[in-house]
Amino acid sequence: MPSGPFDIALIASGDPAECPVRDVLVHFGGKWNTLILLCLGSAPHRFGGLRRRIPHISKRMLTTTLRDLERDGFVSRHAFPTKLPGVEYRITGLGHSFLDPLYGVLVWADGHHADIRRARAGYDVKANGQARELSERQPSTHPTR
Amino acid sequence: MPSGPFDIALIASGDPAECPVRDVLVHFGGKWNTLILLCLGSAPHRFGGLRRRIPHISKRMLTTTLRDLERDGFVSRHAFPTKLPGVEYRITGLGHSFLDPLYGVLVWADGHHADIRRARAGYDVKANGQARELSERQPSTHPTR
DNA sequence: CGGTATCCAGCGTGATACTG
DNA sequence: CAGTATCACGCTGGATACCG
Repeated sequence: MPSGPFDIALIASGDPAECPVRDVLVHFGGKWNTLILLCLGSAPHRFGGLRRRIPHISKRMLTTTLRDLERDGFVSRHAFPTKLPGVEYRITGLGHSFLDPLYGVLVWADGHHADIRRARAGYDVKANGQARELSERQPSTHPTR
Repeated sequence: MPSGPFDIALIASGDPAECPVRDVLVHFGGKWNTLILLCLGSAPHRFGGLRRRIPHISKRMLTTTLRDLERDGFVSRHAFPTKLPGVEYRITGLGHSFLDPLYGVLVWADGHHADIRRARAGYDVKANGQARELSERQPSTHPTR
Protein backbone atom coordinates (compact mmCIF):
# COMPACT_ATOMS: atom_id res chain seq x y z
CA MET A 1 0.00 0.00 0.00
CA PRO A 2 2.67 2.51 0.90
CA SER A 3 4.17 2.01 -2.56
CA GLY A 4 1.70 4.20 -4.38
CA PRO A 5 2.30 7.88 -4.98
CA PHE A 6 1.09 10.31 -2.36
CA ASP A 7 -0.60 13.51 -3.37
CA ILE A 8 1.99 16.24 -3.37
CA ALA A 9 -0.69 18.84 -3.15
CA LEU A 10 -1.54 17.58 0.29
CA ILE A 11 1.73 18.91 1.57
CA ALA A 12 2.57 21.68 -0.81
CA SER A 13 -0.83 23.29 -1.04
CA GLY A 14 -0.76 27.06 -1.09
CA ASP A 15 -1.35 28.15 2.46
CA PRO A 16 1.04 26.43 4.86
CA ALA A 17 -1.47 26.88 7.68
CA GLU A 18 -3.92 24.74 5.74
CA CYS A 19 -1.55 21.84 5.27
CA PRO A 20 -2.33 18.75 7.36
CA VAL A 21 1.01 17.10 6.88
CA ARG A 22 3.15 20.02 7.92
CA ASP A 23 1.24 20.13 11.18
CA VAL A 24 2.58 16.69 11.90
CA LEU A 25 6.05 17.02 10.45
CA VAL A 26 6.66 19.87 12.86
CA HIS A 27 6.85 17.29 15.61
CA PHE A 28 9.74 15.61 13.88
CA GLY A 29 11.49 18.87 13.25
CA GLY A 30 11.77 19.93 16.85
CA LYS A 31 14.89 18.71 18.55
CA TRP A 32 13.15 17.22 21.58
CA ASN A 33 9.61 16.32 20.52
CA THR A 34 10.26 12.73 19.57
CA LEU A 35 12.37 12.11 22.65
CA ILE A 36 9.66 13.31 24.97
CA LEU A 37 6.97 11.39 23.15
CA LEU A 38 9.07 8.24 23.38
CA CYS A 39 9.64 8.72 27.10
CA LEU A 40 6.00 9.31 27.81
CA GLY A 41 5.11 6.40 25.57
CA SER A 42 6.76 4.00 27.98
CA ALA A 43 5.24 5.52 31.13
CA PRO A 44 3.87 8.74 32.62
CA HIS A 45 6.60 11.04 33.86
CA ARG A 46 6.94 13.99 36.14
CA PHE A 47 8.67 17.11 34.88
CA GLY A 48 11.85 16.35 36.77
CA GLY A 49 11.73 12.72 35.71
CA LEU A 50 11.74 13.74 32.09
CA ARG A 51 14.70 16.01 32.68
CA ARG A 52 16.62 13.13 34.17
CA ARG A 53 15.81 10.75 31.33
CA ILE A 54 16.58 13.21 28.56
CA PRO A 55 20.24 14.08 28.99
CA HIS A 56 20.87 17.60 27.74
CA ILE A 57 17.50 19.26 27.71
CA SER A 58 17.06 22.58 29.48
CA LYS A 59 14.07 23.43 31.63
CA ARG A 60 12.99 25.98 29.09
CA MET A 61 13.00 23.61 26.14
CA LEU A 62 11.29 20.90 28.13
CA THR A 63 8.52 23.30 29.07
CA THR A 64 8.00 24.74 25.63
CA THR A 65 8.10 21.38 23.90
CA LEU A 66 5.66 19.88 26.39
CA ARG A 67 3.32 22.83 25.79
CA ASP A 68 3.54 22.26 22.07
CA LEU A 69 2.74 18.59 22.42
CA GLU A 70 -0.07 19.36 24.83
CA ARG A 71 -1.52 21.93 22.49
CA ASP A 72 -1.70 19.46 19.66
CA GLY A 73 -3.23 16.80 21.86
CA PHE A 74 -0.27 14.42 22.04
CA VAL A 75 0.24 14.65 25.77
CA SER A 76 -1.85 15.70 28.75
CA ARG A 77 -0.82 17.60 31.85
CA HIS A 78 -2.01 16.66 35.34
CA ALA A 79 -1.07 18.88 38.27
CA PHE A 80 -1.88 17.69 41.78
CA PRO A 81 -2.05 20.65 44.11
CA THR A 82 0.19 19.40 46.89
CA LYS A 83 2.37 21.78 48.86
CA LEU A 84 5.38 21.32 46.61
CA PRO A 85 4.07 21.48 43.06
CA GLY A 86 3.87 18.14 41.32
CA VAL A 87 2.96 17.71 37.70
CA GLU A 88 2.60 14.53 35.74
CA TYR A 89 2.61 14.25 31.98
CA ARG A 90 0.93 11.40 30.16
CA ILE A 91 0.64 10.45 26.55
CA THR A 92 -2.88 10.68 25.13
CA GLY A 93 -4.63 8.24 22.83
CA LEU A 94 -3.76 10.44 19.90
CA GLY A 95 -0.14 10.62 20.97
CA HIS A 96 0.00 6.90 21.48
CA SER A 97 -1.35 6.19 18.03
CA PHE A 98 1.39 8.40 16.66
CA LEU A 99 4.02 6.13 18.15
CA ASP A 100 3.40 3.53 15.46
CA PRO A 101 4.52 5.61 12.47
CA LEU A 102 7.24 7.07 14.66
CA TYR A 103 8.61 3.63 15.44
CA GLY A 104 8.55 2.91 11.74
CA VAL A 105 10.90 5.80 11.14
CA LEU A 106 13.08 4.89 14.09
CA VAL A 107 13.47 1.31 13.02
CA TRP A 108 14.35 2.41 9.52
CA ALA A 109 16.86 4.91 10.87
CA ASP A 110 18.48 2.28 12.99
CA GLY A 111 18.67 -0.19 10.12
CA HIS A 112 20.02 2.22 7.51
CA HIS A 113 22.25 4.35 9.62
CA ALA A 114 25.38 2.73 8.24
CA ASP A 115 24.29 3.31 4.65
CA ILE A 116 23.77 6.99 5.29
CA ARG A 117 27.10 7.46 6.96
CA ARG A 118 28.82 5.66 4.11
CA ALA A 119 27.07 7.75 1.45
CA ARG A 120 27.93 10.89 3.31
CA ALA A 121 31.59 10.01 3.67
CA GLY A 122 31.80 9.13 -0.03
CA TYR A 123 30.13 12.37 -1.07
CA ASP A 124 32.41 14.44 1.11
CA VAL A 125 35.69 13.05 -0.22
CA LYS A 126 34.42 13.56 -3.76
CA ALA A 127 33.45 17.16 -3.00
CA ASN A 128 36.80 17.87 -1.38
CA GLY A 129 38.65 16.33 -4.29
CA GLN A 130 36.88 18.57 -6.76
CA ALA A 131 37.50 21.65 -4.67
CA ARG A 132 41.23 20.86 -4.55
CA GLU A 133 41.30 20.21 -8.29
CA LEU A 134 39.73 23.58 -9.01
CA SER A 135 41.91 25.61 -6.70
CA GLU A 136 45.04 24.03 -8.17
CA ARG A 137 44.13 25.04 -11.68
CA GLN A 138 42.76 28.48 -11.01
CA PRO A 139 44.44 29.77 -7.84
CA SER A 140 41.70 32.31 -7.22
CA THR A 141 38.95 33.17 -9.65
CA HIS A 142 37.00 34.65 -6.81
CA PRO A 143 39.59 36.32 -4.57
CA THR A 144 38.12 34.65 -1.46
CA ARG A 145 36.35 37.77 -0.34
CA MET B 1 6.00 -4.96 17.34
CA PRO B 2 6.11 -1.20 17.33
CA SER B 3 4.43 -1.19 20.71
CA GLY B 4 7.56 -1.92 22.70
CA PRO B 5 9.70 0.85 24.14
CA PHE B 6 12.53 2.19 22.03
CA ASP B 7 15.88 2.89 23.58
CA ILE B 8 16.00 6.56 24.42
CA ALA B 9 19.76 6.43 24.54
CA LEU B 10 19.74 5.75 20.82
CA ILE B 11 18.55 9.26 20.19
CA ALA B 12 19.72 11.17 23.19
CA SER B 13 23.21 9.78 23.46
CA GLY B 14 25.83 12.35 24.34
CA ASP B 15 27.36 13.47 21.07
CA PRO B 16 24.68 14.55 18.60
CA ALA B 17 27.00 13.70 15.70
CA GLU B 18 27.04 10.10 16.89
CA CYS B 19 23.28 9.74 16.92
CA PRO B 20 21.83 7.57 14.15
CA VAL B 21 18.29 8.75 14.56
CA ARG B 22 18.98 12.45 14.40
CA ASP B 23 20.69 11.88 11.07
CA VAL B 24 17.38 10.69 9.74
CA LEU B 25 15.06 13.06 11.55
CA VAL B 26 16.89 15.92 9.88
CA HIS B 27 15.19 14.90 6.65
CA PHE B 28 11.83 15.45 8.24
CA GLY B 29 12.87 18.73 9.75
CA GLY B 30 13.79 20.45 6.53
CA LYS B 31 10.93 22.27 4.90
CA TRP B 32 11.33 20.68 1.46
CA ASN B 33 13.05 17.34 1.95
CA THR B 34 9.95 15.19 2.15
CA LEU B 35 8.31 16.97 -0.78
CA ILE B 36 11.27 16.35 -3.04
CA LEU B 37 11.60 12.76 -1.94
CA LEU B 38 7.93 12.21 -2.65
CA CYS B 39 8.21 13.74 -6.11
CA LEU B 40 11.23 11.70 -7.02
CA GLY B 41 9.58 8.63 -5.55
CA SER B 42 6.94 8.75 -8.26
CA ALA B 43 9.36 9.35 -11.14
CA PRO B 44 12.75 10.86 -12.02
CA HIS B 45 12.60 14.60 -12.46
CA ARG B 46 14.68 17.32 -14.00
CA PHE B 47 15.58 20.36 -11.93
CA GLY B 48 13.00 22.52 -13.64
CA GLY B 49 10.41 19.79 -13.41
CA LEU B 50 10.78 19.67 -9.67
CA ARG B 51 10.39 23.42 -9.46
CA ARG B 52 7.15 23.19 -11.35
CA ARG B 53 5.76 20.40 -9.18
CA ILE B 54 6.71 21.99 -5.88
CA PRO B 55 4.83 25.27 -5.75
CA HIS B 56 6.78 27.79 -3.71
CA ILE B 57 10.30 26.48 -3.65
CA SER B 58 13.14 28.78 -4.70
CA LYS B 59 16.05 27.69 -6.86
CA ARG B 60 18.37 28.06 -3.93
CA MET B 61 16.38 25.85 -1.59
CA LEU B 62 15.84 23.26 -4.30
CA THR B 63 19.55 23.09 -4.95
CA THR B 64 20.63 22.94 -1.33
CA THR B 65 18.01 20.37 -0.38
CA LEU B 66 18.87 18.19 -3.36
CA ARG B 67 22.53 18.37 -2.35
CA ASP B 68 21.64 17.32 1.17
CA LEU B 69 19.61 14.39 -0.06
CA GLU B 70 22.34 13.42 -2.50
CA ARG B 71 24.97 13.60 0.20
CA ASP B 72 23.05 11.21 2.40
CA GLY B 73 22.45 8.83 -0.48
CA PHE B 74 18.70 9.38 -0.89
CA VAL B 75 18.85 10.71 -4.44
CA SER B 76 21.34 10.59 -7.28
CA ARG B 77 22.25 13.28 -9.80
CA HIS B 78 22.72 12.58 -13.48
CA ALA B 79 23.92 15.36 -15.78
CA PHE B 80 23.97 14.76 -19.51
CA PRO B 81 26.41 17.13 -21.16
CA THR B 82 24.22 18.47 -23.91
CA LYS B 83 24.53 22.05 -25.12
CA LEU B 84 21.89 23.36 -22.77
CA PRO B 85 22.59 21.82 -19.37
CA GLY B 86 20.22 19.03 -18.46
CA VAL B 87 20.24 17.31 -15.09
CA GLU B 88 18.05 14.50 -13.91
CA TYR B 89 17.49 13.51 -10.32
CA ARG B 90 16.48 10.00 -9.33
CA ILE B 91 15.67 8.38 -6.06
CA THR B 92 18.14 5.71 -4.97
CA GLY B 93 17.42 2.32 -3.43
CA LEU B 94 18.10 3.78 -0.02
CA GLY B 95 15.81 6.72 -0.68
CA HIS B 96 13.10 4.44 -1.98
CA SER B 97 13.24 2.25 1.09
CA PHE B 98 12.76 5.38 3.16
CA LEU B 99 9.45 6.07 1.47
CA ASP B 100 7.78 3.29 3.44
CA PRO B 101 8.21 4.80 6.90
CA LEU B 102 7.54 8.19 5.36
CA TYR B 103 4.23 7.04 3.96
CA GLY B 104 3.41 5.67 7.38
CA VAL B 105 3.75 9.13 8.83
CA LEU B 106 1.86 10.75 5.98
CA VAL B 107 -1.06 8.38 6.25
CA TRP B 108 -1.22 8.95 9.98
CA ALA B 109 -1.08 12.71 9.48
CA ASP B 110 -3.89 12.57 6.98
CA GLY B 111 -6.03 10.41 9.24
CA HIS B 112 -5.52 12.41 12.42
CA HIS B 113 -5.36 15.89 11.05
CA ALA B 114 -8.83 16.72 12.34
CA ASP B 115 -7.97 15.55 15.86
CA ILE B 116 -4.92 17.76 15.99
CA ARG B 117 -6.77 20.83 14.80
CA ARG B 118 -9.51 20.22 17.32
CA ALA B 119 -7.04 19.78 20.19
CA ARG B 120 -5.23 22.91 19.13
CA ALA B 121 -8.38 25.00 18.95
CA GLY B 122 -9.48 23.74 22.37
CA TYR B 123 -6.12 24.50 23.93
CA ASP B 124 -6.04 28.00 22.47
CA VAL B 125 -9.42 29.08 23.77
CA LYS B 126 -8.51 27.76 27.20
CA ALA B 127 -5.22 29.65 27.18
CA ASN B 128 -6.92 32.84 26.08
CA GLY B 129 -9.55 32.46 28.76
CA GLN B 130 -6.95 32.14 31.47
CA ALA B 131 -5.04 35.12 30.19
CA ARG B 132 -8.15 37.25 30.26
CA GLU B 133 -9.00 36.06 33.75
CA LEU B 134 -5.58 37.03 35.02
CA SER B 135 -5.45 40.44 33.44
CA GLU B 136 -8.87 41.29 34.86
CA ARG B 137 -7.79 40.52 38.40
CA GLN B 138 -4.33 42.03 38.31
CA PRO B 139 -4.36 44.83 35.74
CA SER B 140 -0.60 44.78 35.30
CA THR B 141 1.79 42.86 37.50
CA HIS B 142 4.35 43.07 34.74
CA PRO B 143 3.83 46.48 33.14
CA THR B 144 3.75 44.94 29.66
CA ARG B 145 7.13 46.30 28.71
C1' DC C 1 18.59 25.35 -18.21
C1' DG C 2 20.69 24.72 -13.84
C1' DG C 3 22.75 26.56 -10.95
C1' DT C 4 26.05 30.33 -7.37
C1' DA C 5 26.84 34.38 -4.60
C1' DT C 6 25.33 37.53 -1.32
C1' DC C 7 22.57 39.61 1.99
C1' DC C 8 19.19 39.54 5.43
C1' DA C 9 14.99 38.55 8.56
C1' DG C 10 13.08 35.35 11.65
C1' DC C 11 12.95 31.54 14.42
C1' DG C 12 14.66 27.83 17.28
C1' DT C 13 17.62 26.91 20.83
C1' DG C 14 20.69 27.66 24.75
C1' DA C 15 22.39 30.12 29.12
C1' DT C 16 21.24 32.37 33.00
C1' DA C 17 18.60 34.31 36.60
C1' DC C 18 14.37 34.78 39.10
C1' DT C 19 9.56 32.97 41.13
C1' DG C 20 5.59 30.73 43.76
C1' DC D 1 9.47 21.16 42.20
C1' DA D 2 8.03 23.24 38.13
C1' DG D 3 8.22 26.58 35.96
C1' DT D 4 8.78 32.05 33.68
C1' DA D 5 11.64 36.04 31.93
C1' DT D 6 15.22 37.80 29.33
C1' DC D 7 18.99 37.94 26.36
C1' DA D 8 22.10 36.19 22.88
C1' DC D 9 23.23 33.67 18.91
C1' DG D 10 23.50 30.54 15.05
C1' DC D 11 21.13 28.44 11.46
C1' DT D 12 17.26 28.04 8.13
C1' DG D 13 15.13 29.77 4.63
C1' DG D 14 13.65 33.79 1.45
C1' DA D 15 14.89 37.57 -2.07
C1' DT D 16 17.65 39.07 -5.48
C1' DA D 17 21.18 39.25 -8.84
C1' DC D 18 24.52 37.13 -11.59
C1' DC D 19 26.94 33.03 -14.39
C1' DG D 20 28.21 29.24 -17.91
